[in-house]
Amino acid sequence: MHLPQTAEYALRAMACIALKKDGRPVPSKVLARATGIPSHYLSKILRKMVEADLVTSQKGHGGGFRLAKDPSEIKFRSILATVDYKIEPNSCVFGWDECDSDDPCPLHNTWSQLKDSFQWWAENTTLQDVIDDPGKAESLLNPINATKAD
Amino acid sequence: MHLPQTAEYALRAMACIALKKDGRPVPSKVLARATGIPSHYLSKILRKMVEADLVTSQKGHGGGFRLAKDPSEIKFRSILATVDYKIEPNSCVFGWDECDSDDPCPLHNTWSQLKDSFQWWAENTTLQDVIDDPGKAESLLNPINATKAD
DNA sequence: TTTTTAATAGATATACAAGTCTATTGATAA
DNA sequence: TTATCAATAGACTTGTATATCTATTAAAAA
Repeated sequence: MHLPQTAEYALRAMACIALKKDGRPVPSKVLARATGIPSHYLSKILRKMVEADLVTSQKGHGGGFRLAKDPSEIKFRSILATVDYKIEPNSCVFGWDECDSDDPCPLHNTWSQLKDSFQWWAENTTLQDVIDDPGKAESLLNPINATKAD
Repeated sequence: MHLPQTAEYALRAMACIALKKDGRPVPSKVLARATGIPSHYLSKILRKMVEADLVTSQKGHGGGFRLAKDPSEIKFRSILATVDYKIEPNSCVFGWDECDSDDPCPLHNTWSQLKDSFQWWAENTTLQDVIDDPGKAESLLNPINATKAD
């Protein structure tokens, strides 16, 4: 199971921003170091997040990115959709235009099992879940980087 | 939810071969038409399936491809792995080398939910499931193509 | 005002997946 | 034995995702 690189990056970046405890914005350079995402590439991803109203940005000294709304309102589905990882409920692995339980392709049932669980996950997982179970996140935006950002 | 094109093709092709009722092999051209896969590209995918011992091939007039073993023994995981869509159980969306419940990345738990369900699906779904629930498959290897192949 | 920090914009490059083309080999049927 | 069918092999092209680079704009601090 692996997402396209860009989609994976998007989740990493958003998770990191969500985990920033003080109210201060996270500069993209700090984020790049914490997530291992190439810095310029990350900037482009973040730009999309801004346009999708998932984060806000602030230019200049002390600037950076922060969440645009409550973490519980930012679904993984929205994050993925922003980097064009769309999950069309009616898409068919077989490439059929019309494929549903009335008119199923040979893979319809087997595929639906997976598709449905993905849909559920993307729809019901939010950045709040990341905050509730942050793992070893304390080391992410660590003192070294934090000092430079502060 | 979408697989890489090649992985999707692999599932389509294998499903079609599994659904061939008479014992005769399916020529790749017929398969290409039935699945919408570019014919030469399909050949490459099938070659990999042969090397992975999932299908056998027969050259010449009346030749083609057929399953190398019982459909119940061909897991989706094997099909996907053959076209390099690997599903490493220990892979981490965050890119960490070590990431498990003892030492989790910030996305470990949310991601594991999805990863586990994918793993289960790939491991427990076989071509037998496709045969048991073939959808509107009768139209796939239809008379027009079948005549040419026979 | 000047300097520094940091986002934004867009052109360019690289890598890899996807797709095409031509030729060859092997098997069957006539 | 000849003609035809079909897999195999591999070079080549195309397209797209990923990554890099340079320059510009905006804001804060000194």
